[in-house]
Amino acid sequence: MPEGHTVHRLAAAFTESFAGQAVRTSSPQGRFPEAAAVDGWVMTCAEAVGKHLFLALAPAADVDPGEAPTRFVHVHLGLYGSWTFQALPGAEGVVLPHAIGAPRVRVGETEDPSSRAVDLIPRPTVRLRVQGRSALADLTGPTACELLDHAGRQRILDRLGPDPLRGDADPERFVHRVLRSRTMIGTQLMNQEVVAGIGNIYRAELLFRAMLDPTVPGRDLSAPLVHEMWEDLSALMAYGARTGRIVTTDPAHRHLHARIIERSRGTRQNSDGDAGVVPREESFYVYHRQTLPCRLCGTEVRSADMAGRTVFWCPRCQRVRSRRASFTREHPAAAWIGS
DNA sequence: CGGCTATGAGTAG
DNA sequence: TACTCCTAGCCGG
Repeated sequence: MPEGHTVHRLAAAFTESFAGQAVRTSSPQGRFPEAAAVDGWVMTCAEAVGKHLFLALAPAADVDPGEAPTRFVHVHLGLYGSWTFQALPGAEGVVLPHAIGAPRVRVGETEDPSSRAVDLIPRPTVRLRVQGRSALADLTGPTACELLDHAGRQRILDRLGPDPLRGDADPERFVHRVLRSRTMIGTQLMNQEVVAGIGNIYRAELLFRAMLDPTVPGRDLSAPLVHEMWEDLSALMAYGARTGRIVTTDPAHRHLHARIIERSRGTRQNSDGDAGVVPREESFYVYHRQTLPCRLCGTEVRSADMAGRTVFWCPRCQRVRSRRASFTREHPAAAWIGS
């Protein structure tokens, strides 16, 4: 259940663990038979674009490159997909063990060395296993796992808006796209053609920080405001990519109304469990906080279905006419998001 | 055990 | 808008 920051972390993990190596690829589950076609190829690159992951594979050195050009394993985790990394036996000191994606027991938490060998037998649901010199990665539950050539990869990129986590992103594409449509801003932010990488959490939180009613038509917004939203989102997602956790609350707001015990179901994040992390119940303004008081005004946070997904918002802070345009200027993410 | 839920997205109508 | 697909944890009976 990743948003874009998670996929960028995945690309980094693949680069760290497999780049430059010949890898074994297989489909224990059998539903990705194309894995056999690139088995033993060299992973030359791992790249994230929005929520899409591309693993570039080049033929082994003893194969004529002319007849076997680079292929891309394209993975989209969807709602349930997950990658689980493991260090191979004998590869002590390899730093990578974690699961990224849907909630999973973190590999490496099992102390018993004998149980590790058991892990080497893939679970029957593993769609794709990638194995390198010192690590392996198992993929389960993806919404997409396919082998593409350059053209196939390009077709996917052509349908994606700018990705705030990529240096080559053009914010103006986002701004103009939002402004030219009557579609509600809450719907537009979930459209990957408008901006690539936002999911349901960043949508809800970005709208709160912009003090925007989710139902406002995009074309009713001002260009400077939409530009501000891009800058805000870029900082928030950079924090997410660095830490593995989505945190959108200004430190000054984290404890407001916090005496209310938040027993809403856990939103499992993908951090490495570092000390000093912002607790989940302080991380969001509105996501999964329906029926709880707004951190700023105390009004009950609401939730509703919007184009098939649940949107969360504060009906007072995010009223159309009471927008405080200066919120992200008064509480810039850059102030508490280091580097 | 069954039912529900979840940070997603494509397709049909 | 409604249905479809994918997986696993959790909760109630």
